[in-house]
Amino acid sequence: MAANRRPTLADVAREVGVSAKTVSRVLNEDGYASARTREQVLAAVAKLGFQPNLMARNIRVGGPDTTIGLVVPDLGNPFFGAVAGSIEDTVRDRGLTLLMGSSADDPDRERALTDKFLARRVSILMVVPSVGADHSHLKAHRAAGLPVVFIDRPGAGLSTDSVVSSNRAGAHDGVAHLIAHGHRRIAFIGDLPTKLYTRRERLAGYRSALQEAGLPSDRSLVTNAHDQQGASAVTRRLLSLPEPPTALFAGNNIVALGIVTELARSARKDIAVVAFDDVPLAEVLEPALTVVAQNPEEIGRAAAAAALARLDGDRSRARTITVPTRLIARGSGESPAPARQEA
Amino acid sequence: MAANRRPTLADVAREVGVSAKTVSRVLNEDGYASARTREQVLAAVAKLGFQPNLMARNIRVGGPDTTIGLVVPDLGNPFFGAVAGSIEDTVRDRGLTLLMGSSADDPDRERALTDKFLARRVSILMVVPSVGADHSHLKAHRAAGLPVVFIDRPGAGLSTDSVVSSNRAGAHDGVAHLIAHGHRRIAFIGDLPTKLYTRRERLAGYRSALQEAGLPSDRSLVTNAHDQQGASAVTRRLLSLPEPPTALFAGNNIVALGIVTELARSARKDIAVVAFDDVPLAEVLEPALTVVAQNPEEIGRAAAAAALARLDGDRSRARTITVPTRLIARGSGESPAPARQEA
DNA sequence: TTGAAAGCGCTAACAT
DNA sequence: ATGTTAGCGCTTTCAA
Repeated sequence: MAANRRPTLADVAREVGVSAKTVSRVLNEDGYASARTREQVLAAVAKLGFQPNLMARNIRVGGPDTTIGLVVPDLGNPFFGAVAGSIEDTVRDRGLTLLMGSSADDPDRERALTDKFLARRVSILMVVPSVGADHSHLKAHRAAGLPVVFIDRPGAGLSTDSVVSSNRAGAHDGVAHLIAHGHRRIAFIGDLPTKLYTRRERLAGYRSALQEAGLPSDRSLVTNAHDQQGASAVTRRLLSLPEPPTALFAGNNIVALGIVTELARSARKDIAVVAFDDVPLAEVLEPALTVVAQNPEEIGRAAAAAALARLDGDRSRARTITVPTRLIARGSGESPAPARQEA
Repeated sequence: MAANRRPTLADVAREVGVSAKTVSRVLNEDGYASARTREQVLAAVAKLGFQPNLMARNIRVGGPDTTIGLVVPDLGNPFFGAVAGSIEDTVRDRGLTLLMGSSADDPDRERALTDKFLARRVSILMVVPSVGADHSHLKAHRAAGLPVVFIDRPGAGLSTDSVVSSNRAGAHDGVAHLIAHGHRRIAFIGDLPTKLYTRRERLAGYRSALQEAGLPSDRSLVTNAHDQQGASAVTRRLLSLPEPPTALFAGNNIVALGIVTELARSARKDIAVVAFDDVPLAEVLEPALTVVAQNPEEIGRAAAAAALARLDGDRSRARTITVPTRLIARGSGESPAPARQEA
């Protein structure tokens, strides 16, 4: 009783007294079958609890499997969860299913996952590339018709479709917002590692906003953190500088949590904050948190749409789709007008 | 150039001038192969970019596929994201990969997903069951050795392992905390639909805490909401009651967001709140939000461990694993001591 | 140490 | 309207 074989097409055929092919025809609604046979087959299928073996089918049909391989840094990060949900929504009626794994931003783990997905002959491969990962090994697959899409960051060594946020423009807008409200010493707390694409782009936006306003760029105000605790520590350090910043720009949602937590702990409501990426309860904070919101749903949708178009024969050259961010001013970027700094 | 066939074992064999079986042996390190052949084979594999077709392999070997099918209500919900991440961590060195899909709490979508997963011959099936879904169709698979685990809620029509939070005890503790701080009119805002297991359990905990304290249970204080906006509206309605509650108990994280948002909007810091499930920034709110924290990592770990044990031959009877919750008192459940209600 | 043949569960291509 | 044969890419079984 333990591990009895699952019934096969042949079992169903034997039960009814027809050939395997007839059962196949009925189940796939391919070709003709008499009403009587159809009924009998369906009855036998139900009786035996038969479920066609999709792997066997795929092998015979020869096409790719009806799965999408998706590699993200962290399954628990709500941003990537939202992206994944949106991809699923977009591909559901094509019958595609998500095969997911997390890389922890480790190139080796990323490679292991993509190799596994390729061995499964996924229909589409989507990757949030890790820093240091090389993707030239995917060239042949792409050439053979496998749609490959990079999400959130461009990949290295392979020219293919990618979908990213408007990191630079978004960060620029956020910092410009702070400048417009009188801030002149604005610190940047970015992602780690510093080579991360998103960090570099957002930092570039920060710098361009300062430059545009004719403000000096103080290297001691450009910092990094890779988790919430780290961001809190950096915040503390920045505020104890001889000439502390009057405003902080958070390079991502995790950093934002660390900043906000630290400011609350030290009761510093006089420090302005703008964060890249929205966080829950932002509007409830005091002051409410101003953010440069990303659009994970649209990122997922765009990535899926691009991949499906490739699957449908789109042979145009690789595109980079930039999904706009949106500045949501809630207060924390305005209050208070900083006192004039003394030199 | 577009869709040229991926190389097969036979292609590699032809390239080297050996039989397919020899190549297979080298790649699977099964049986003997001369150093020379091994080298040649490996070289040809690299040259052709050969990757064994896992589906074909599985079909021949006959065993289940190295995937875990996981059905959750919503890929974007961080709670389920954390559970999924924890499952992945636990099964990674067994070489298992996650096949994921969201049901939107719709029994039909849930069934479609589980059927698909079964057709793929997943090694393990894990489901967060939707209200109204029946799982008796899984009996045969379970009997045939497929580990099935229900997560967050028990399933219907099938006795199998399940992993849930200590919903009843947790809710009891949260409400008792409010009572201990002087509250006597405490409202419950639960999940929807009202048949949802988690809502029923948490409501039972709420009721038992009231009973234990000799407090009357006022039906007008037991309410529901199924999204953040709904929870805000319910909060508004409760506070405009002739005899409004002095404290609110949130039945889940989404409801908590709605309550907190509405209280902030109406500047009602006099209302105490305890929420089931933790939310980011809870400690930064004013007052900081007291919660009954769940442990999604442990839920995922326990679910995966139970399933792996079954895979390894554990034939003991179905267990329900209850993962403890933890009351984290941060302030919102204490302040202020309510004024004595006037009859 | 290697190979040939058979077969996993299914369907394409041709029968009939 | 149904059946037969062959074969997808791989591994098992047996032989050499």
